[in-house]
Amino acid sequence: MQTHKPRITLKDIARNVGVHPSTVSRVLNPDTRKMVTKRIADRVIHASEQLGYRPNTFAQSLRTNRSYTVGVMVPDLTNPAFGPIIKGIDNVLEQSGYSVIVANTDNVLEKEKRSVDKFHERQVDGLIIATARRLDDVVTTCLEEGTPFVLAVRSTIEKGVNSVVSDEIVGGQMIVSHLAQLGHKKIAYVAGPQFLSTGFERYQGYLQGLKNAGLELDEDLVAIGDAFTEEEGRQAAIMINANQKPFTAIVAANDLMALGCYDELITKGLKCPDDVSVVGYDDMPFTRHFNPPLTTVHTPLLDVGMQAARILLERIWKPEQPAHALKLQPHLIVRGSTGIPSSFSETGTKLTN
Amino acid sequence: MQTHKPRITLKDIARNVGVHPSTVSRVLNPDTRKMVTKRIADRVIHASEQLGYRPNTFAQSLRTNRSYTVGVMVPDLTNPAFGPIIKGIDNVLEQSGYSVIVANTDNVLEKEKRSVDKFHERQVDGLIIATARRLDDVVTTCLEEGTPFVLAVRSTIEKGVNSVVSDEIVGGQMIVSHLAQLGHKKIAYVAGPQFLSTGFERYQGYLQGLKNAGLELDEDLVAIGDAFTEEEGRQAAIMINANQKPFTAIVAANDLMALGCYDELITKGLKCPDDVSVVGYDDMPFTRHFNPPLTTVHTPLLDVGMQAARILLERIWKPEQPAHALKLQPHLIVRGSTGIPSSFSETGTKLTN
DNA sequence: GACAGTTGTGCAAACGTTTGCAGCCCATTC
DNA sequence: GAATGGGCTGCAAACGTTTGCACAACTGTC
Repeated sequence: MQTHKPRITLKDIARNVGVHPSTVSRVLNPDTRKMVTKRIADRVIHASEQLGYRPNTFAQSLRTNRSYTVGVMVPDLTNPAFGPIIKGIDNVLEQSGYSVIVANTDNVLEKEKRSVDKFHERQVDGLIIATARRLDDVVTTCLEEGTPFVLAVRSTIEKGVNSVVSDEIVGGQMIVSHLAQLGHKKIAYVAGPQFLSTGFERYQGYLQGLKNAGLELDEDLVAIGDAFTEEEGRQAAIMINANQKPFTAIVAANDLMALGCYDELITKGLKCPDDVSVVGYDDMPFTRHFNPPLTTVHTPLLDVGMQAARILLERIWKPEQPAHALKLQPHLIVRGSTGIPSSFSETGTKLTN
Repeated sequence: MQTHKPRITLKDIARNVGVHPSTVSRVLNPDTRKMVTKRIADRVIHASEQLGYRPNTFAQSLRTNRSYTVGVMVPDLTNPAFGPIIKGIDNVLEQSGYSVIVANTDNVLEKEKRSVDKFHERQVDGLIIATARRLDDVVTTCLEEGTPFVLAVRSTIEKGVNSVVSDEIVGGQMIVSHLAQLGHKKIAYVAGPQFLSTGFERYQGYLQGLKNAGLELDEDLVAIGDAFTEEEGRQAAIMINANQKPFTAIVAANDLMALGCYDELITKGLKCPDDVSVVGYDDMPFTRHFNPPLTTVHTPLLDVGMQAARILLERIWKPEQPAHALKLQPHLIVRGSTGIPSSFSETGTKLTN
C-alpha cells in the first residue's frame, strides 16, 4: 500500500515562501525570472527544489497550448532502418525539452489516419512523418490544417513541404554506374512500391543510370514489389527469373528486397556475386555481415532523423518560414555482393533451369 | 498564411445543441453516456462529429490525473532487437487508447534518470523499462514512488517487480547442450556485462550447461565484455584467443557480440563453423542471413513487448495486484554457424598463429 | 514636496474538462 | 391527490498554470 506523495504545486511553494503563486511561476519560468527581485527569486528556487516541485505539464499545456511533444509516424519498427532515425530524432528533440511519441502504422492507411488524429488530440507541437506516400491524404490535411510537420525519408509530390530525404535518384544512378563499370550490361531491377517516393525515385535513378551508361532498358528484367520486404523482393526476383532473359546483376530497391533476391538466387542454385551481382539500398545495420556482404547505398539514417528534428523545431519556432527540403547525399558502399560479370551466366545457360 | 481552425470545445457543442456542457461531457464519455436520454445523446453526438470535436487531452488529464500515456525506456534504438519490442508495446497500448513516449538512453545512467524525471513530469500512467541493471537506482525509486512499471527484457535482483523476460538461464543451457551434443568439449564464452540480468543469467546458464554436460569450466576461455556490442564481442574474442588455449566453439552473450567474434575469427584465418562454431543470443532480425547463418536462441521480442504492455495495463487498472514476473520460453535455432568440432582446431594448432 | 517614471508584486480570469450535488419533472403508488 | 422515488439535467467548483492588468512602493527630477 504505497502512499503516493502528494503533488507539490505552485501554491505550496508560494505559501512556504510567503508570496503569491504567480510570483513563483514567474521565478520558475526562465523568460520571466528577471521580473522578480533576486532575493525573493532565490528563496523561491530554494523552496522549490527543497519541496521537490515538478510542474504539472497538463496545466501548463492547457494554458499555453504548447505540449512540448512531437509525434513520429513510422511504417514498421521491425525494419532496422527506422531505429536509427528515431534515435536521431530523439537525440535532438530531448535536448530542447521535447518528448517524442511514436506510432507504428504497419503501412496501413487506416492506422496512419488514426495516429495522426491521436496526435492532434494530444496537441503535439509538430509531426515527423516517415510513412508518406507520393500522394498522401494525411500529408495534405496536415498541410491544410497548418500543423508543423516534416517528412523524413519519404517525400510527396507536392512542393512546399518540409522534408529531409536522401537523394534517391543520384543513389540509383550510382548503383548502375558501378555495375556498368564492372562490365555488366544486363541489369535487372527489383523495384519497390511506386507509390512511395523511395520506390519511385530509386527506379528513376536506375533508368537514368542505364541511359548514362548507354544501356537499354529491358522491361522483362524489371519487376515491381508491393512492399519493401524480403518476401516481395523474393517474389519479384522469381518473376524476373520466370522471363528467362539472361542477366548478370540485379539491383533491389532496398536491402530487405535484396535479401529476398539472395534467397531466390540460392534456390536457383546461383552464386552471388559469381553468377549474378546484387545490390541493395539503405545500408541498414549489419549489411556488411550478410552472405555475401551486401553492396548498397548508404543513406545517413541517423542524420535524417536529426535534421528532420532540427527543421521541425525551426518550424515550430517560426511557422511562417518557407519550407525546407533537405536532400542528403548518399554514397555507394561496395562490398562482396558485386563483382565482374561471369560470361557464364551472361549466356543465360544457368538461368533456365 | 494558414488560419488554424479554432478549437471546438464542449461549450460549443452545448451551445449548438442547447444543453449544458456537462451534459455533452457525459454523452461523449462512454462511462456516463447511459445517464442521459437517448434523444439528447444522439443530437449531441451528431453535433459533435459535425463540428469535428476533439477533446482537449490536457484539460482531461488535468482534471482526471490520467494521461493515457506510457513511457518506454530503451538503451539503444539502433540495436534491432528493440524495434520489435516497441512495436509490440505500441500494438497493444494504442488499442487501449494509450500513446507511447520513447526515450533512448544510450546506456548512460544520467540519461536514464533524466528520462524518468521527464516521464514523471509528463505524468505518464506507467513505465516500461528495458534498460534496467541488476541493481538499479531508477527502478528502486520507481518502486518507492509507486509508479506502475514493468521491466522488459532485463530484470533486477529485487523481487516483487513486474517483469517480462525470457528465461535466460534455460537459454544458456540449451546452447551448451546443443554444442555438447555435437561433440564440443572446449567451449569458450564471450560474456555480456554482468551488471545486466541478461549478461549475468546467460552466463549462469552457460555454467550450468557445462555442468549438465559434465564439462569443466576453463576460465581462460571466458572473457567479459563491457557492453552488448560488436566491438566488445570482438575484443573479448581477442582476449580469449590471446590465452592460447584450444577451443572448438564460442558462445556469445548476444548476436551482436557473436558478430564481433565472426570478425575476430576471420582476422585469425579461422573458418566458422569448420574451425570453430559460434552461437549468439536473441535471434534479432536477419540473423539467418549472416555469414554463416547464426545459430542463436530466439527470444520472442515482439511478445515481450506485448506482454509487458498488457501487464502494465493491468497494473494501471488495479495497482494493488501482486507483481507479475513473466518468463517466456526461449528456443534454440540451429543454423549454419554450429557444426561438428574439427579435430584439427581442437588440437589448437591453428590457434597459435 | 508633488510629480512622473520605473520596478516589483498581487489579483483574478482563463485554458477545457469532469463530477458531486442539487433540483426538477414525471411516473408510480397508496 | 398527495407523497415517494427515480431518472435527467444544470450548476459550479476544481484541476495547476500563465498572464494582462492594477496597484503599491520606490527612485529621481524639478
